[in-house]
This record gives sequence, C-alpha cells and structure tokens, in this order.
Amino acid sequence: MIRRMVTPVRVRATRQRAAVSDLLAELSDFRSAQDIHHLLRGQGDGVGLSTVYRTLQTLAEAGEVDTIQTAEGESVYRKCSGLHHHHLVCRECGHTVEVAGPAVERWADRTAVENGFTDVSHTLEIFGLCAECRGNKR
Amino acid sequence: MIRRMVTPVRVRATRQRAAVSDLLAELSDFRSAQDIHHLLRGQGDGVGLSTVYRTLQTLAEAGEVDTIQTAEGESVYRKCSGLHHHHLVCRECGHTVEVAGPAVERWADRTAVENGFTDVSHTLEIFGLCAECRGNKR
DNA sequence: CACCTGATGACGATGATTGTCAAAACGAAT
DNA sequence: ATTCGTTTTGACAATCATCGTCATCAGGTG
Ligand SMILES: [Zn+2]
Ligand SMILES: [Zn+2]
Ligand SMILES: [Zn+2]
Ligand SMILES: [Zn+2]
Repeated sequence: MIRRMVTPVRVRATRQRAAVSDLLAELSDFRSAQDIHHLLRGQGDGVGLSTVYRTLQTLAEAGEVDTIQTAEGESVYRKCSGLHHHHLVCRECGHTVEVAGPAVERWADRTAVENGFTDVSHTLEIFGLCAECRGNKR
Repeated sequence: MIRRMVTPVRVRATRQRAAVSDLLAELSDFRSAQDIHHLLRGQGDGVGLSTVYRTLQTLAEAGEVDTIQTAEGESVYRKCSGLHHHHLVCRECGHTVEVAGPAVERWADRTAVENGFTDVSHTLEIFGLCAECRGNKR
C-alpha cells in the first residue's frame, strides 16, 4: 500500500494564537496568563486557559515574548523587542521600560567564566516606583 | 485593679528555629523549604513543614538568608554574607558562588533614576554549568 | 473535499505555599 | 519552681498557578 507523502506542518495558525499575540502587541506592561485570559474573555475572543498558557509558553520559547516572575512568583509576559535587554518595572502599576546595559552583559559573562562556569545565562530586573505612582501616593 | 506590666517578647528562641538556622549554616548551596524539611527530618531534628516555611520567611525578612527563585519558580534559601551581593548558581547541582559587582549596582540605580523611578531594588542572578558538572556530562 | 495531525479546552491532577487553630513551649515576674 | 500571657508549633485543610489528559475540533495540503 502506498501512503501519500505529507509535508509536516510545524506550527499552525489559529484564531486563539492570533488573539493572544494581538493582545500582547497592544499591551505595554507585563501581564499574567490569567490576566490575558480574562482580557480576552472580556473582549469576546474567548480562549481556553490551557491554551493561553501553552501559547504564552510557545511564544516565550520562540523569543517572541519575554517573561519574568513577580515577587510573588507569578509568571508575567510581555511582547518585547527581539534584542537582549532587561526591564525596569514599576512595582505598583507594572509600567515597564526596556533597558540595555552592554557593560553588565560583559561583566556577567566574564564573572561566570572566571569561576569555571559555562552555558551562562542571567536574569536581571530592576524594580521601583514610577514617577506617576509616586505622585499618586502624595 | 492593677495589672502587671509585661515586657513583650519580640522573637522567641525555639529548638525549631535553631535547627533551621544551624542547618543553613552548614549548607553552602541554595535549598528549598522542602529540602530543608527533609534534611532535618533525616537528622532527627524533626520540624513541621509549616514551621520551616515560616522560619525561612522570617530569616529572609531579617536579612539573615538570601532567597531566589529557580527557573521553575520554586523559592530556595541560603545563608549569605550580610553585604549586598549576587549569585552565580550551577543549574545542575546548585553549587553557588557569591559575586559582587559595584559597577552593576551603580548602573542599575542610575538607570532607574534616569527614568524617574524611586525606591529602587533589583534582582540579578547568573546561571550556568559549573566545572564539576560539565566534567560529569562528558 | 478528505485526510492527517497539530491544536483546543473542559476538567482533573499537581505541588508549592499559606491559613487554621488547638495544643505546646517560652520567658518574665513572682 | 510555678504561674500566666503571649508566641510558636504542627497536623491538616485550603489556595492557586500551572500542567496533564484526551475526546473533539479545525488548519493545511493535495
Ligand atoms: Zn507605576
Ligand atoms: Zn542581560
Ligand atoms: Zn554543578
Ligand atoms: Zn545588586
């Protein structure tokens, strides 16, 4: 019996992925999977929670979105520029600014190598109170 | 009716807290609350899991121990030097080296201030594969 | 259009962490 | 040493984010 030759599809375009991706494109701050799930439901583009988690994970692995963990350990996601960078995040409102520090990158790699480590990676986030939130606390 | 004047006790010394603290002093790597709970049980100094969590939290708030989160989001604890520093951690075995980078500290604070942020703090950890673990993978 | 296979989502399972609260332990003062 | 108000403990239940299952759905290709 002869079987038809099929070209395997890598990643399939679906309404759900587009919805998550589009929403992320509009947001400028880090949001949790549950936030995104609620937001989507609110605007009618219902997407299952599992799917939101899976999509976010996929996007993160593909480098499409950045993910960091809040102080409470919750993962939050944000669509960022493709280049390596870090974040300055407002503890109060989540307002986020991308920052780059070439010198820091070099320092981290050098430090690791000097101590015999390989396959080096790092996490670096700066937290604070943004100007606007400081004003509101007056 | 006259009531006796009592001097409130701030923090009470207990066998459990000593056990956790002593164990941390012997360890050199980051360990989870559950790890510590098992280790203590193994050496006879049984301490309730809730108490381990509470004690770790208290020690962390007091600056007695450092805490970071693994890539999986689990909190791990380690008794560190009092001064501000960061960590170079082996992804495989947890082997940890304290590292200091005055220039990085300045860069983080400057960056935050330049963007109008106050009450600045930051997280910075370097992950990699230590020399020993690299050897075992050969 | 038909088929193959990746994708979805309702729902259950996990697992770390926290909350509850009666019982036990501290320690200051007698 | 005993008393007594307060703090701590720990067994157990409750949370809660995240993951696993799997029957069903729907891209995409020919
Ligand atoms: Zn803010
Ligand atoms: Zn970096
Ligand atoms: Zn190692
Ligand atoms: Zn620092």
